[in-house]
Amino acid sequence: MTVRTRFAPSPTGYLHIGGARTALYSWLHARKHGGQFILRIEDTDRERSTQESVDAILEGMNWLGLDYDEGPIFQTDRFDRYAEVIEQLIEQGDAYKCYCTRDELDEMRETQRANKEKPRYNGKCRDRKDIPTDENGNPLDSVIRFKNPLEGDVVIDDMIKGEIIINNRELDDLIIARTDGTPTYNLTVVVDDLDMEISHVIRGDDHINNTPRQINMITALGKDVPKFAHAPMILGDDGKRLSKRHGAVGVMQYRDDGYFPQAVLNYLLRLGWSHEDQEIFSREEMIDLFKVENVNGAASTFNTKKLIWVNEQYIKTLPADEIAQHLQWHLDNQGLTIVEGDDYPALNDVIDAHRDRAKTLVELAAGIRYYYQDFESYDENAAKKHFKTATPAILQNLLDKFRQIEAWNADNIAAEIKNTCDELALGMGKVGPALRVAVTGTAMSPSLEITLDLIGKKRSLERLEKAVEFATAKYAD
RNA sequence: GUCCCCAUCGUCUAGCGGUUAGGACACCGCCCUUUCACGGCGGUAACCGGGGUUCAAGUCCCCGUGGGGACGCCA
Repeated sequence: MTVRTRFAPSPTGYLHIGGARTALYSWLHARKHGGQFILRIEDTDRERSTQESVDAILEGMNWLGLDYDEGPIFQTDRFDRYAEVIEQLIEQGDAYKCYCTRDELDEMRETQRANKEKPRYNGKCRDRKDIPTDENGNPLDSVIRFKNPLEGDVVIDDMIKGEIIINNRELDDLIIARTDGTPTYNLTVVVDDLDMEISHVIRGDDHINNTPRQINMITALGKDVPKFAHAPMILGDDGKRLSKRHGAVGVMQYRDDGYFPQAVLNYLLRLGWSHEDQEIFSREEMIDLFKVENVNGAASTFNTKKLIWVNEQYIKTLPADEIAQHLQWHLDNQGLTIVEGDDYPALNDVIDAHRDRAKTLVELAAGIRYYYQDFESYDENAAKKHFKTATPAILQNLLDKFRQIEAWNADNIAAEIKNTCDELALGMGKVGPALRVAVTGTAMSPSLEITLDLIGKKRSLERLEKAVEFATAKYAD
């Protein structure tokens, strides 16, 4: 059997983290078995579906690298097909017109709730033969309901949750077509999953309750039931379901915050699934090792600190070229233009010098500014702390020695720094910090010889000259 | 309220009848160190409660409790 999975979001918002995880699971399952992954946009609710959301979902999928073999398929393009199936169900006697008004239904539900019952349609029109009309003789508005079996159990053999048994008495006759004739969710999923020959339906467990209804419809249509896998929800830090209020931001926010798509995927994968003690998985390993059956049945809490840690692992180990690719967006975003050339270091070298000091691409981009752009002023706290009365003399001494360096490299720079320390009988602790502030404008950087090497001789000397001036002026009066 | 799902360190998890209950994040020490980091070493920390079943239960069963979900002419 060919494995065919799908991700079927409704375009009523961005692609959020929970959706991204079920998409990932679906995608992995298809890739693992050499099958197809289909993207279907469930936009039958025309009121709430927007093009903007469609774009956001596509952008998110693309950023995460979850490529699909078919789609995006829009349900609104398939209304004829749904009408056909609805007609078939009516003809078979498995669906019927219901003339109950919204008010009647509301009242029914209210009464049931008051009686501590589960609110559900009472089947009033189920066996109705007449066609009620208004005062002008026109038929009343009606919806189409599916005739759900009255007795018996529906058994879901869920790949994640195990066997779930629901009695048909818990179900009611759901609406499959609205007054305006448009089909509803439960009907469209069934038709689409069948038509698209989906073998494995992997989705959030908030759909478990819909599953028995869908199985009943599939059975009524005489088709085979696909395998189901219901993945648990992701909860926010407060233990509540992740919602917009609780930080359920769109996946693109994670790009903006400086995460690698691969890190987000890795984090999402490990949230609710594990393989021995492994934490970091390459794309290939994910595909190779993932098994839906091993997905944890319990909901899990999203933890940003762990995501950051995962991201750090990627920033530490990814090839500089690849980091540079992802970094570019942030450089642009932060208005920093990289000009590699005679007086400027290669971006890859800078990345290698800084990769252990940044948790996110945002930090990385911000931390490398001084290699490519002169600073106007010194970090206030840094200057205050490290520019002392003795500083001008120290910096001048360094400056004199640096000028003599013919081959500007880390070894030679380190040697001259040491010479200055020896000559002035000062420890590195007295010389280093001032030098660092002088050439970077900040109190943090990689080790000095590397930093100076990257900044280059020309600009290192210029900055030192400026710093001598600044520090001298500071203690002039 | 009714139905469904779930339950091991604060968090993510391993465990599938007999373990000193393992790993990771976070946190706390120590070490390394010119800064910021990285790294190394060590530590604190968990089987929701009660009944069973069994020689033996974190592991199986039942009942509670707690959390989540569903109950739309939303998906």
